Order: sequence, then C-alpha cells, then structure tokens
Amino acid sequence: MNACQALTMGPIKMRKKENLEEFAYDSIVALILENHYKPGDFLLEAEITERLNLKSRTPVHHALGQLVAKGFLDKKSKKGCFIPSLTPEDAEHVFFARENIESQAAASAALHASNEDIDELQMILQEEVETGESGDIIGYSAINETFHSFIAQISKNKYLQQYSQHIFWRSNCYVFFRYYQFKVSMAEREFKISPAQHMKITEAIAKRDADKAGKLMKQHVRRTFEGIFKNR
Amino acid sequence: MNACQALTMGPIKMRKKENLEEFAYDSIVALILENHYKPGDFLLEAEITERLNLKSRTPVHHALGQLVAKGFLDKKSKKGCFIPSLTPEDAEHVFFARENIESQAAASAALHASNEDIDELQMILQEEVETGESGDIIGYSAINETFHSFIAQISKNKYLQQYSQHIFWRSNCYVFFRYYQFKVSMAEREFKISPAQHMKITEAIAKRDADKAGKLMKQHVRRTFEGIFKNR
DNA sequence: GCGTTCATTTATGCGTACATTAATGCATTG
DNA sequence: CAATGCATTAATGTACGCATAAATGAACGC
Repeated sequence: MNACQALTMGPIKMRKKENLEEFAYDSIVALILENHYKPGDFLLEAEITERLNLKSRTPVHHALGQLVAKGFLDKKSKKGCFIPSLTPEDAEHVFFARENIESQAAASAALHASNEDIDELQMILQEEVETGESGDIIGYSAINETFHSFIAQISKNKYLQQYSQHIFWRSNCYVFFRYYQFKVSMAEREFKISPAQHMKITEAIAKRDADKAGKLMKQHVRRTFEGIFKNR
Repeated sequence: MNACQALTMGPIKMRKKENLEEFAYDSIVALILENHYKPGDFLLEAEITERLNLKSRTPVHHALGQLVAKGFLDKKSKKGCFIPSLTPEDAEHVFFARENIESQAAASAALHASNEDIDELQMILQEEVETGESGDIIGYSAINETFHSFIAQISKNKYLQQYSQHIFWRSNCYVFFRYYQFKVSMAEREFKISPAQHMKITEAIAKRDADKAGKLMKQHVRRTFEGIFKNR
C-alpha cells in the first residue's frame, strides 16, 4: 500500500499545506500508506501529534474526524479511530462496487478523454510495463494506482472520480495485505498479468469505444479480486 | 430539499446524540434541509453555534469539517464553508453518476433483497402513491427519498449505499431548487409520473430481475434529469 | 479461588483565549 | 478623481487545560 495516493481524494497534485489541519491529514495518510498501521490498529491522537512534532492535538483530532467522515477510518466514541478491519464479506462488497464504478469511469473516460489525455495515459502505461518488468513491487503498486486514478480523472466526472478513488483505496487494502501475507510470489504473477489488461483498456479508450473500455475494466477488476481470493 | 435525509449517510435510523459533535452535525444537516441556506451561502461557525445554543464553536467547526470531507459542503480556507453552487455542467455530472450508481444499487437490490425487504419496499411505494395523490409536495419529497434510500439499503452493499446517498443528496439540490424556482407546476407533473416508474422498479426487484431493475432505475433517473432541465 | 466493584489510567471531548488571515473600507497621495 | 496602501474587522485556525468516559487492573468480599 506504500505510495498509494487514494486517500487524498481528487486529482493528483502538489498539496500546499496551508494549515496544520491539512498537514496533519496528509501526514496521517502518509503514515497509513507507509504501513505503520495494520487493520484494527488504533490511531492515537497524542502519539500522532508527537510523531508530527505538532504542538496540539487539535489539528490531528480534526484530521482524524475527516478521515472517518470519508470512510477511510472507523471510530469508537471516546475510544479512538482505527484502521477498518478486513473481512471476506467486506471484500466482496468492495470489489463489486469497484467493478461497477471503475467500469463506468472507464466508459466515461473513453467518451471524454482529450488527445492529450490519451497520450498521457499511454505514457503511464509504458512506465507501468517497464516497472513491471523490473520487478519493483512498491513502484509497480504506485504506478498501478496512477493508471486507475488517471482514468477516473479523464472521465471528467467529479463524482465518479471521487467514488473511484475511495473504492480503489479500500480495495487496495486487500491487495496490499494479501500480497504482504503471501510474500511476493503472488504479487509477481499479478504484475505480469495486469499490464496486458491495462493495455487493452487503454486501447479501447484510445478508440473511444466506451462500451468495450467499460467491459474490459470490469473484467480486469474482477480478475484482480479472483487473483487475491480464489487462487491461493 | 425539506425532509431530505441523505446527508446523514447510512441507513435511516434514530441517531443518538452521544456528544456535541454529532449533535452539531445533525443539527447543521437539519438546518440545510429546512432550507435555511441556498447554494453559495456561507455557514458561519459563530452564527450556528449561537443558533444551536452551544457554548463553543469547537463542535461546530468539527462538524463542518466533516461535511466538507464528505463532499456536502465546499470550503474556502480561512473564509468558511458554503453550500456548493449549482451549475449545468455539475448537474450533468451528478445525474450521470447517479444513473449508474443507483441502477447498480437497484440491480444489486434485486439480487439481495429478502422477502421482508420486498414487503417493506411495497409499503413505501403504497405510501408514496397516496402522498402523491394528496398533492403534498414536501411529504412526497420525503417519501421519494425514502424509496431510493431503501433500495440502496437492500442492495446490502455498504459502498453502493454510501455513494447512492451522497449522489442522491447532490441531485436533490437540483430537483428542489428547480421546483422552488418554477413554483410547483412542474413538480406536480413530476409527482404524477414518478410513482408509476417506481412501481415498475419495485416489480422488477420483487421478481429478482436484476437486469430489468437496473435498466428501469437508470431510465427513471434520466427522466428526472430531463424533466428538470429539458422541458421548461 | 473466583467474581464483583472501585480506583486509576488513558484516551477522547470540549471550552476559552489567542493567533492568523482575508476582505473591506477609509484615508492619503499622485 | 482615481488608485494604492494601511488599518480595521470579522471570520477561521490553533493551543492548552480541564472534563469526561471507557478500559484496565487491583483489592476486597464471598
């Protein structure tokens, strides 16, 4: 889950830390993504405040509240915020929702992508292929997110984009912790399959074939799910 | 927008106000739904604090942050939170996303609804028909939301439900303010069309015909959109 | 020896005071 | 008279201290 940007919600961009709340938010996201916590762990305000060298808990408290509001964290009143735990039922919900939302985003992307968007998407794809061949798993995970995130972005639909990013983050928890659990053997196999599927999706978008792009994306997400839960 | 419950996100239930933050959140939602604000209006922390008879801005500040995080409000740093403004482009995004998400929810509902769920859905529908005939627009708006919200609920998918509620709230802004703008003439016509469509959707769900339920829902949302923006 | 209760600990929840910043209007100057 | 800059104001943003609730563990009674 390292280098996952999904929690930031919205187009990938340099975030200017205008105030401590945003700084705290981004930093907490970074802490999660850098795997300092695992599902079920509590994120203590005091500890985070200290870790970030902040003078008061207030911005941290606020930032945690926002992460809960967005559904990235769960919360027990007067107890604290924690990384939501992963269950098979939740995984099915997550991947089912992701199938549908991302396939809609892909279809919409095929309709609304500019020529520049297509060029950039193909560049991302090329980088993905190279990273995949190099065997750099962390790097691949990052570029994989970039690919999916960019498709949501070129759908030009703020809402599809928002939901895509959210559900991607949630699904990525499963991807990451499964990979982690089974070392990298499965990850490597996955990384050899995904680029080919991404390539087909990119082609469909480039041809402005919305229907095909949507179907391919749905297939791709489903295969990711099956790769994680079925073939072990 | 009166009597819209979408901002509360999640299944409709009695909310126990465990603490002032939740109380503030719920109260601010209520204020919005009771039409105290219109798109573009700023929600001032001090004013809200006073209105709710709270001693400090803290819970209000926190609650507003959550509403921004969830995408129900926009925010300008150091300026304040405000009701997002309505634009034709945004409306297209909103209704396009809603078409897809709600149709998925309806399809999933057809697959996962229990017999009790179907019974309750039919009761809601019956109440809707009666309310529609009575001409009570506010009441109809509430029952309309209940109908859509309940379908999302019986999809049994937490994520589809979450996104459905969010996008419904956003689309309802357009519905409500358009109705408001053109008095009730258009609303009345709408209220005579919707129940018939809801009935067909309910039938499809009752027959567990996921494909049909999804298609009908998509059609229904699109017609709502067209009713608001095309036929004026 | 086990269960219940109470004290302690530890964390969030809240209130007050103050800092900071963005907008506004007025005054001053060219 | 117009434009620029400074002061004022009004709002959010932050810090800190105390209130409060929940979990934990120890002590007491049975």
